[in-house]
Amino acid sequence: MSEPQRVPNDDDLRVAAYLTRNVEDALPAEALAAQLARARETGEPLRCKLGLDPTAPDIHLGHTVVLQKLRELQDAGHLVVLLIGDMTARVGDPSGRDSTRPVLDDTAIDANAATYQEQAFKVLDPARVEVRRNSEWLDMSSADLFGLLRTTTVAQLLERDDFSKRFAAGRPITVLELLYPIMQAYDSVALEADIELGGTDQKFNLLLGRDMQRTYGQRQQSILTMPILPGLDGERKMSKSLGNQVGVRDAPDEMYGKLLSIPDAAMPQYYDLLLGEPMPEGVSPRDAKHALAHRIVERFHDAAAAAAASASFERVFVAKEIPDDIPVVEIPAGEAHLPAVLGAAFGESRSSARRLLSQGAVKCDGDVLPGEPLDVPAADLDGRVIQLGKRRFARLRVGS
RNA sequence: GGAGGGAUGUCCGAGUGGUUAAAGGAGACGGGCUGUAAACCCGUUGGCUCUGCCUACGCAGGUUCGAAUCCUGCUCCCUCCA
Repeated sequence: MSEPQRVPNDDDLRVAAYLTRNVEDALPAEALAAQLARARETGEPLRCKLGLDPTAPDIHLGHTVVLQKLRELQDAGHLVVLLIGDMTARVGDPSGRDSTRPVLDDTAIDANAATYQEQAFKVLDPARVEVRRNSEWLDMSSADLFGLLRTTTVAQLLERDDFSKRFAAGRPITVLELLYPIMQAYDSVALEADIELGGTDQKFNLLLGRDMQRTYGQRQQSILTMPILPGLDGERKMSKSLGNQVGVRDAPDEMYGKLLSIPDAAMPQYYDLLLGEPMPEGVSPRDAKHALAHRIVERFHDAAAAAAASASFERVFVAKEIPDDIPVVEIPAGEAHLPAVLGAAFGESRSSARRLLSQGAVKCDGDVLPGEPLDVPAADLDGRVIQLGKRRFARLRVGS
């Protein structure tokens, strides 16, 4: 609050400039340099907060944009406070168009929280992380809750863009949704955060954290918002529910293949946000994309996996050969019903398997299977590789 | 509490008694082209024991030879009034 404003030296300014590259907003202006100065003078690392709702088991590349920035803060000597929003996940965030988001039970939340942590550590330095859960303080008494809710007005909340739009359009906004920013803001109070990070879509919530800290008589955090990484479609934000994500736990081949399928137009963003450097100029888009895929696989797996994924890609999609690591599916002996086989191997319904067969989408050892007959002796399929479309493979084996 | 409007397939959205598994679009999938890019072209897109059968237009009943379409009740959403 009213503590003396520190004067940044050249070093602070240099670090601040480095840390804010790629950042969409660093607010308030100049705050970061002053905070760095304070940390340098007091020897106390800055507490850098990131909140994650453990609503799905996987972290994807979109999350890593923010994690990467946190890593840079760690490397500058600061502390990451990873907040697992177990309380908020338990209540179920109804925002967005998917109003039927399931409420998770404790077991699922714990499991997700554990995998989040593990996956986040692929980017973060575990030695400089404090992991907390907001059920530690949000599970409060009604009296405390009412006290918290008194700090913020409806008008303040309606300043948030999506709220005001929905309100104006007469679309529903639940009270719970209105409470979310308040709870998130209070997390900053509980954690005594110095900096909070998030995507640009989090700007309002992050700023509310500042207001809340002031209300509670605390030093105010600064905020850093990171651009949103587009998903594989190149259009919408990367998110699990849109199915356009690359998970950090995706297998190397899958990760490599997915990355090559992004539209060219999205490449500069992928370079900037994931690799932290501009897309090379004068390189063919094709080569630039392979380089991108290679480096990202290398980062989340290792060099050998990246080389293997690259080689495998060449083999399968350029030379049209068969990948070496494919699942084996057992089929019963006797007559094999092809739609059933495809169902077992690829999870297609039998009806859609029939359609795919009639469209010539299914190959057996490289030869297109005709739409007829649907039943063949299982022995004829034993040990063969069945392929659906361009990228789904399975080796068949007759069970005993 | 009152008045009015609405609920259709993954999503958006037509359809107001009879080939309607339900127009159109998006998305997705498959094929072609290609760099698993974009653009473009073609096809598919509820399920199944598949020339047929079953299930489907918020839920439950009813009218009718026949309903997503008409009636009754219920649930949920929206708007305005109190």
